[in-house]
Amino acid sequence: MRATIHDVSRLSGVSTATVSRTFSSPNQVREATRRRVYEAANALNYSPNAIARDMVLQRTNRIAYLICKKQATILDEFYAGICEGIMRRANALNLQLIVSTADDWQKMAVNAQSKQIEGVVLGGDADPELIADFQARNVSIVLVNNRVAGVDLPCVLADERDGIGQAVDALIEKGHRHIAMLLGRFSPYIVGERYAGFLEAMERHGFRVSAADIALCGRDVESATEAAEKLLSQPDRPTAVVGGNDVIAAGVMKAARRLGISVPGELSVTGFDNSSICPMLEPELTSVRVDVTQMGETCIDLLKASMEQDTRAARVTVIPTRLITRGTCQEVVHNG
Amino acid sequence: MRATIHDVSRLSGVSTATVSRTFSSPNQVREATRRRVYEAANALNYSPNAIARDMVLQRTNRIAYLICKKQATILDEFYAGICEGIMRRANALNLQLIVSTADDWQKMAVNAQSKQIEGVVLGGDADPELIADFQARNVSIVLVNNRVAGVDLPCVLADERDGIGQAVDALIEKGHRHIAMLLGRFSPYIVGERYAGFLEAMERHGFRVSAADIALCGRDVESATEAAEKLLSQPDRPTAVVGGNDVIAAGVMKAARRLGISVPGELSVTGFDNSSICPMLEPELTSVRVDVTQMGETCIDLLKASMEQDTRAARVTVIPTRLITRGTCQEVVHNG
DNA sequence: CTGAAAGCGCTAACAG
DNA sequence: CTGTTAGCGCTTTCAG
Repeated sequence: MRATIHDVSRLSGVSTATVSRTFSSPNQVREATRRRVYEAANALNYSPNAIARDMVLQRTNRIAYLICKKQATILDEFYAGICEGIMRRANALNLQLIVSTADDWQKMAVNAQSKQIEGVVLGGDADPELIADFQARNVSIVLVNNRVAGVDLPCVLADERDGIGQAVDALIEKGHRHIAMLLGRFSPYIVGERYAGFLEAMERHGFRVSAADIALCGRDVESATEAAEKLLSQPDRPTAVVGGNDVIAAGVMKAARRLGISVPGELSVTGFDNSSICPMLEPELTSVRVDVTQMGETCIDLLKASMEQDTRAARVTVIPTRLITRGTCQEVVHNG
Repeated sequence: MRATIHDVSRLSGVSTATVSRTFSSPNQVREATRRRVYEAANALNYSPNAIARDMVLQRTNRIAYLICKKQATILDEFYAGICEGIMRRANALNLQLIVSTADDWQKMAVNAQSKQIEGVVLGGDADPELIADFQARNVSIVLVNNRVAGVDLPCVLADERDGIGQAVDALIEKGHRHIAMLLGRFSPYIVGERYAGFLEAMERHGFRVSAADIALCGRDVESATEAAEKLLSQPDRPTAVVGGNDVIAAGVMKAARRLGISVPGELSVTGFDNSSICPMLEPELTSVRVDVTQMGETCIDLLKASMEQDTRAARVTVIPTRLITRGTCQEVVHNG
């Protein structure tokens, strides 16, 4: 058995209260005593039982990161990046982090209550019922990469619209006039934002977008490639395609290559996420950078604030995005 | 405040003992009583406090996944995949999972003891001192993607050697005789295995490997591209390159393109991990598939067994690998 | 089948 | 500065 406070008390000849103080507020105990206690503790390989402490203190500093996605791969590069930011900040703030998928969300909230979880970060497309459940059980919530209509919750978002806007701006500046967009079937929130960002930017520049230049596909390269082939086989084909994310953009590049359309010579392409694949493609993919680590860290800051009822905390934090220009974008070549 | 067992006891008119039984061993209480208890519990929004339970039961079912890597990106695709497997299985077995990086491993073990963590999965290049620390504190350990000399611990490994062997076999079967290998600076264990796998396979086929055909580079594409350019600029250049992983292989492909060497026409390339980038490259990258999810799940199974002192459990589990053939490998073209 | 009582390991008044 | 005492919320003998 592990040594307890009583063992240390006995061996060091002080009361359990003093042992307790030695570990939680050392300055309240005389140096000599403290030393004796530490010695005994070392000899017994003792370290305080955090569970027992949590129980009497009635707070656990325990939080969870739930990823709400239905696909096979939950921890894709994007969510893994957020996870890292969360892990880091949680560690720094001494919060105990539990990471889980939210597929069995039916029991999730009850479970969270049982496990004394004080706050959750909900990543992605969180079910409204799940959210309501948590609220009913008084656990603090922060949403990331999502926004739920009608619910006023702290959330952390990337500036999707502005990111897409930057891509469109850059393309237009390079002389592109006929720009298409290929979107993957991501969460409703993300699709909505990126689409809106595209339309807004085009409108801002006074360009109309024809329905034929907006396409939707699955989230895998194959699906994107297929859709892109159609898009690029139109009689009047676009000179640039804004990809819904980097995977989609890679699909566009594959389609172009198959159709003998050179990138960036005849077609410019942009992606979104600035994921690790960008520099692996040839030419390298221009993409919108999202600081996922910062997003994760912000989640924890907001959560902590919310757990401490700190109402000054910003409700919605938008993390800026930035276009990273690489080889796939070029001045448009006007034929004729 | 959250409702406690006492509140339920009071409202339902039964003792706390009965309430407790109703939740932990329902069959020991008469149906009518049970019903009354459930009703009261519902009315009070009560659910048992797992912490209190753990405390009296003296076991927490709490485990941790520690990723031991020094780089910026801890949760790369490989470790994220393992993480998913771990999450899934842990969920299924009702183990509470804490995920963390092991950068501050000095306090890690003591922390684990405090937090009553009963087992850890150590991912990657775990520090021997960290391992010793955990052992001293009696926490079960499973190693994944690593093997530590002189320590007899359960571990889960991918069949690295055989994977590389399959790649080499396939290349040789396609007529390649001059095959080079470009390795990234991964953990010592991984580099060792993949290198050995390459040498063994070449030897098996009776080919000698010259020092000039083995190169080591960083773990990023840029570094790989640079190294590959050198490798491919040799007067007598190889007809195939085995990449240490997919990122390295992508670098080889970039280098080839820059040097005007066509893939797979003049150069075949293989990767390792079968990561999501494989189908995004053009041509698509042939790679060695590792079932990371299964690796993660196996970790948890071994850990559970170890926690229950089940000595029949296999100590070392090797997960098979398989070559996934895609566009980057082709029959060698003999000039002359 | 149910209840009373003891205690898991720790902390927090309250006295000294 | 240190000790005594009374719990935190739950489970589990041991009696009924």
